[in-house]
Amino acid sequence: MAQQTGTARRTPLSRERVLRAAVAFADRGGIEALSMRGLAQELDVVPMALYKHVANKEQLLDGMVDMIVGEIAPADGGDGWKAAVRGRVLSARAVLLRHPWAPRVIESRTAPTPGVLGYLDSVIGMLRAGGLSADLAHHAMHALGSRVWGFTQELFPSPPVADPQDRAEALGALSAHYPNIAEIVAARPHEPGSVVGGGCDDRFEFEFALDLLLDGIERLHRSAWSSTPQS
Amino acid sequence: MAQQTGTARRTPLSRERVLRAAVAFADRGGIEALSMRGLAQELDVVPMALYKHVANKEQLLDGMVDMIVGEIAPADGGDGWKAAVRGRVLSARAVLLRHPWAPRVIESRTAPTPGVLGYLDSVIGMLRAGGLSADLAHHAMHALGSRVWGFTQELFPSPPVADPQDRAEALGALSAHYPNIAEIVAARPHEPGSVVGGGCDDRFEFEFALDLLLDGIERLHRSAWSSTPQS
DNA sequence: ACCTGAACACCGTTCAAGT
DNA sequence: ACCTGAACACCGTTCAAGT
Repeated sequence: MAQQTGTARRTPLSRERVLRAAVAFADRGGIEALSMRGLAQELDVVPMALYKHVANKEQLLDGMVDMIVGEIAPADGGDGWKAAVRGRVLSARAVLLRHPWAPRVIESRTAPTPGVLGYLDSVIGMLRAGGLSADLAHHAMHALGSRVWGFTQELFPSPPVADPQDRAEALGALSAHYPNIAEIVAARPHEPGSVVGGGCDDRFEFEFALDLLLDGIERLHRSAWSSTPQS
Repeated sequence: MAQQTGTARRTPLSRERVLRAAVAFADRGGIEALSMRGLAQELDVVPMALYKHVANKEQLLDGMVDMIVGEIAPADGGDGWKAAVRGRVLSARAVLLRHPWAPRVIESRTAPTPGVLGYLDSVIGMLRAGGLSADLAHHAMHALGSRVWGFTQELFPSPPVADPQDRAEALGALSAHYPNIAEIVAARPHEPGSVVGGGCDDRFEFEFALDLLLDGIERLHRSAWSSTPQS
C-alpha cells in the first residue's frame, strides 16, 4: 500500500521499463543521484522488486549503456571509410550529449555488453570495408579509444566564468602562477554561439583531434603501414 | 583507547601523512575500497580525526592526485619539443602504472588542483618553447587529452584468457556474432613478454596513438596552421 | 579549544517471514 | 512460488556532549 497509490495497477515492471526509467533518472538528476532505492521509488515499487529484472546495480548500469548505444545512428555506406567513420562517431557524440552521465558509466564497465561489442564490431567493419588491414584497423581502434563513443576525457572542466570582470580577475590570478595556461585562455576566441559559458568549443576540439587521428590513419593506410615492419 | 593500541603515541597526523596513507591504501586495495572510515582505521585513528586535515573525501582525492602528479619526472630541455613532450608523457604513464586507480580519480575531479595546473602549464610551455603558436598549442593539448596524464580510456578491459583452449572457444563464440572483432583478436601477435594475459600491448597502443597525434601536430605546425584560416 | 562518540541520512543486498 | 519487510553491513558527514 505504501508503494501503490490508488487502486489502479501500475504497468507491470519489466527489464525494459526499469532500464528506461534508469536512463531518464540519470538524464535528469545525474548518475550520482541514481540509486536502486531512488529508482524503485520513482517506479512506485518496493526496492527489491527491481532485483527481479536486474541482478544488481552493475547489471543495471550495463543495461543502461546498451540502451543508449542503441540510439547511435546505424552505419551508412558510401563516401569512403573515413567519412563514414567520422559520421558515425559524430552521431555517437550527439547521443552522449543527450546523456551526459554516459561517459563515466561506459568507463566504469568491467566487461563489454552485447550492444557495445556490436557497435565496435560494426565500426571495425567499416574500416575493413575501406580496405584497411586487420592490423591497422586494430591499432586505429585503440588510437581512437573513447572517441569512437563520441567523448574524450577533458583535462578538467573549464569553470564557466560569465562575468567579464570576474574573467579578467581570474585571468590575472592565473597568469601569475601559470603563464602558459593564461596565454591560451586569453587567446581563446570568444564567439558566444559556439562557446558555452566561456569554455572551449567542445565540438571544435573533438573534431580537431578526430581528424588528426583519421588523417594519420589514412596516411598509414596509403603507405601500407604494418606494425611488424617488412624486412 | 580503542584507537590507540599500546601506550606509545603514534606519529601525529598531518595532511601529508593522511594523503600518503590514502595513496598507499588505493595502490593496495583499489580506489573502491578506499573509505574515510577504512583509512582512519589504517592510521589507527578515529574517523573524524581525518577531517582536521581534509575537508571531505573529495578534497582527499584532490590531494591524492596532486601527490602523484608530483611523481612525474620534471621537464628536461633539448631534443626538440616533440621528443621532450613524448618523454614527459611516457614518464607520466610510468607513474600511472604504479597507481592504477589514478585515471578514474583524475577523471572525476571537478576543479583542477595547483599540481595539475602546474603540470599542464609546463607541458604547454614545452610546446611554446618549440615554437608552436598559442592557438596550435591549445588545440594540441585538447587533442592529447588524458594522454598527457599517461592514460587513454580503453574501450573495455580485454578479459585475460590464459588457457589456450578457453581462448580458442572464446574466439569461436566471438566470431559467430562479432566477426570483425574476432578477426582482430585472432590476428593479434602474441609475444609473452610484451603482452599481459592475452590482452593487447598497452605500451604499443599508447605510443602508436601518441605518435599519431604528435606527428599530426608537427605537420600542422610546419604548415603554419591556424584555427582561424588566413584569407 | 580541541577531540570524539553517537547519531543521521543514506547505500546495495541478503534473508526469512509472510501470502 | 512469489513477493517484500526488516535487517545487515556498510557509507560520508553533522553535531552535541565530553575533556
